Amino acid sequence: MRTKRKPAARAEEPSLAETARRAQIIDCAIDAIAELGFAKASVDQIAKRAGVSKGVITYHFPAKDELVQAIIAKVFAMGRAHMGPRIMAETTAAGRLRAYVESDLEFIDAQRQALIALVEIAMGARHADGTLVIGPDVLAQRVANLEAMLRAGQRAGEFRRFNARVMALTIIQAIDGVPPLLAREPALDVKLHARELATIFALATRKEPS
Amino acid sequence: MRTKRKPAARAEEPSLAETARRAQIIDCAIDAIAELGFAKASVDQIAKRAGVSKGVITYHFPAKDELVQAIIAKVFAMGRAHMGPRIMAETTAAGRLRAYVESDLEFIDAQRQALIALVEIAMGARHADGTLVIGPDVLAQRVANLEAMLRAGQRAGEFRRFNARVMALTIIQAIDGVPPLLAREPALDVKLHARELATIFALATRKEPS
Amino acid sequence: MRTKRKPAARAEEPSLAETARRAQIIDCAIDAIAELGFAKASVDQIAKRAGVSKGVITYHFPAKDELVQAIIAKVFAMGRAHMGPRIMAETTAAGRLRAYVESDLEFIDAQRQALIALVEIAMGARHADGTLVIGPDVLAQRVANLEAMLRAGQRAGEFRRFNARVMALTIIQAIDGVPPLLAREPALDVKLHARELATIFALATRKEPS
Amino acid sequence: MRTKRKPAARAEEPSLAETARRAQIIDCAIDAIAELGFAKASVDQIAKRAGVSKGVITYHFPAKDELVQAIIAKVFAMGRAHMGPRIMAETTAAGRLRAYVESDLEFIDAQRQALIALVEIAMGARHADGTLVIGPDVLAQRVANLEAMLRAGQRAGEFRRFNARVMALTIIQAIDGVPPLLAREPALDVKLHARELATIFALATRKEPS
DNA sequence: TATGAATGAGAATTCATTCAT
DNA sequence: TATGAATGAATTCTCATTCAT
Repeated sequence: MRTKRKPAARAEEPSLAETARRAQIIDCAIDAIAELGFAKASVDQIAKRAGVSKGVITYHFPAKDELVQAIIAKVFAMGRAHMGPRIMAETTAAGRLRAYVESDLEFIDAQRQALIALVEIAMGARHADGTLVIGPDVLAQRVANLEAMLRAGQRAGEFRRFNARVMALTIIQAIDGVPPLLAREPALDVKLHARELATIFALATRKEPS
Repeated sequence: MRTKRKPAARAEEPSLAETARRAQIIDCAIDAIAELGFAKASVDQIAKRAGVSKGVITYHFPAKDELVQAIIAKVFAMGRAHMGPRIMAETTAAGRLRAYVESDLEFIDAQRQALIALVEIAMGARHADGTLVIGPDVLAQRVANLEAMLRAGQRAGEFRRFNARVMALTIIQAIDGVPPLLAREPALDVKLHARELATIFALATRKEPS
Repeated sequence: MRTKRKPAARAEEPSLAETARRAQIIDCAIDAIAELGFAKASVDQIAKRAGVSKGVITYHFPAKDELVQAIIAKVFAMGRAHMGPRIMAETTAAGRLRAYVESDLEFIDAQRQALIALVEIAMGARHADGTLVIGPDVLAQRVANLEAMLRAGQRAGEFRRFNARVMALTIIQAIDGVPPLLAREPALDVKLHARELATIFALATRKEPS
Repeated sequence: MRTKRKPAARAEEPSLAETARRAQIIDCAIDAIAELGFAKASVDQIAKRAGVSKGVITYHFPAKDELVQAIIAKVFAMGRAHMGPRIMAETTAAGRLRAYVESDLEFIDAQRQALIALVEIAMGARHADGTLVIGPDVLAQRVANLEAMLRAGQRAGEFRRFNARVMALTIIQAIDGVPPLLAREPALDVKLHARELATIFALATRKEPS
């Protein structure tokens, strides 16, 4: 589904320069999408920001779709890299939930542009056939992961009984609402937001104090 | 030498047929935007769905912007009409918060297409000058309203101390996350979702039980 | 080539109301063309200025071309009515030439809008087949008339020997340049302009003083 | 993190091919406007004449306005290049006036299409905001230049007393009337016309012979 | 690899004209 | 006659993609 490279293609490993170029283009595309919105982030605009000709973009990413996929992959990878260790370091379910919320918001705060771009892509990008580029499966996977974490907390007796799916969805939606918020209000105190969010969901999940 | 006005013409009130046509176009536009996404919902597409020629759209809405504004106005008006009485009927802060969440989700459930379209517009639609059609002010206003409600509950001693702005934002983001969710998963049990959400925020706002 | 009236058409004489309506529409069209330029003077605009619906225009002038023709006819008729007696009243060739220039500019001054509109039409209006609505023949006829007057002056021994056609063209072009000038500079002193022009062409045509 | 510029790139000087293409498009646009009139000279038409696709035009001239401006700039530059030396070579005011008229008409004769197009643009082209592309200032500047020349002749005692502004306007209008005339009557003897015109204005400006 | 020119599809908008009421 | 809704062609502009150098 991806496409083939142009050159004679001895082996498939991309050269170092190739990799660097792609990374540069991805970063510029992120900036462009975050600042202009997905619809206005044309290949021209991205090329202009990268200081290269438009052809360079299409050389490295034969279709715009592929560039978009690369952005998605990069941001998700960064997110996992940031959040994973933070969550794994916790020993209680409540601790992991708090780590989940706080590390995700930290990541969003640190990578504002990238996350704003991601949300733009999630809402605006469609394949040629009209299907969403970031489809239901992506959200479903994230929800499933968090849901499993919540259920573990319930099984462990730390959390009260609640619909784990709805809770997971709610938490993720609350988090996903932050990047657009940040786009509109750059001065937002994300740390405070994270603390309050963590508290909200701590209260919402904990066993009733007797 | 110039002219005379039409006979009674008080204030250019639109004719019945005009109003009906506009309503029809608005509804078709909502469907088109909800199903195709804002970027793909061209005037052609909307016209096709309405079973009229493209010119009809531009006759009634000289610029696409105006059509979009009409959609926004209609959905917000419907929302207010649905939620207002439900909230006002409650006497406690906790009751009003629950009514807010539940009536909003009921409304979203009843008007899925419209709300999905609204979210598409919120994310994708820009004026000619690049500014968002649904700007920061719109969200800010909704947040301020809910924030005031929460603060009243705090002053009344019903709610614990929390950052009312963050709580309001979180509630609204959690709610606003539902339409896209619904778009991807039409079978979602919104009633259940609403109940769980209401409980989550009831727990998150209530005074600590001693 | 013109078209047929809609109604049963007993006799061809238009009703009084019909005539008045047409006159009103013509006047409004003149204003619209003069102020907006020919290209921007759509039937909608003209109707708006006339305070009637667009349909009225197309009812009275089935094709826009016909409305334009009516404007042309009206302005030329007014021009002839204004200039003719003034010129005829003169007994010398020099007097007639001066009367020609001065009465034409007076007419232009008095009917600024109409003449500006006429120039717009002359430059911008084309038939469906691309041919000019005010074709070469119109200018040719005006030139021929003035040329005859000049030749008469030469035959009478009042004027020097010169190429009558070029002189006529030059005079007419100098006059025709005034309406656009007036459009751009409404405060222009047309009386002064007329006097100076008359003098210029008096000097240019008179027999060499010995 | 952002970028680096291309190697030597001093000031984005356009490539040779770019310049050639632009020139070709400008020439085709001139032909199209001259033959079809400004209103009918769509980008499609221009592209068709250039034997390229419509996109080529918008690639080199992102907005039609820019193409029009390029045409204007080119024609005025050519005009100045042709007339300037001819006028400067003369030592008397009368000589300069004659050179002005004759060299301008020679230029018009040599560049018929371009001048016809220019007149079309002057009459029909408007910016998006409705203002004329060739505004009052352009004419005013040309008039002011010629007026200065005439006043110099008066101060030098070569010319009689006359309103220099009206004389300048008249001369320019007489000249500007030639391109449309030429469009309608290609066989016009411009040389003769120029000689006669020069004589007319020589007689009109000279001191009264005693 | 890189460049920038070229292409053609698709978008919004304007507008003359037609037509039912 | 008058109205205003409807139509569809035409126009400008944007943009992803292709291609020759």
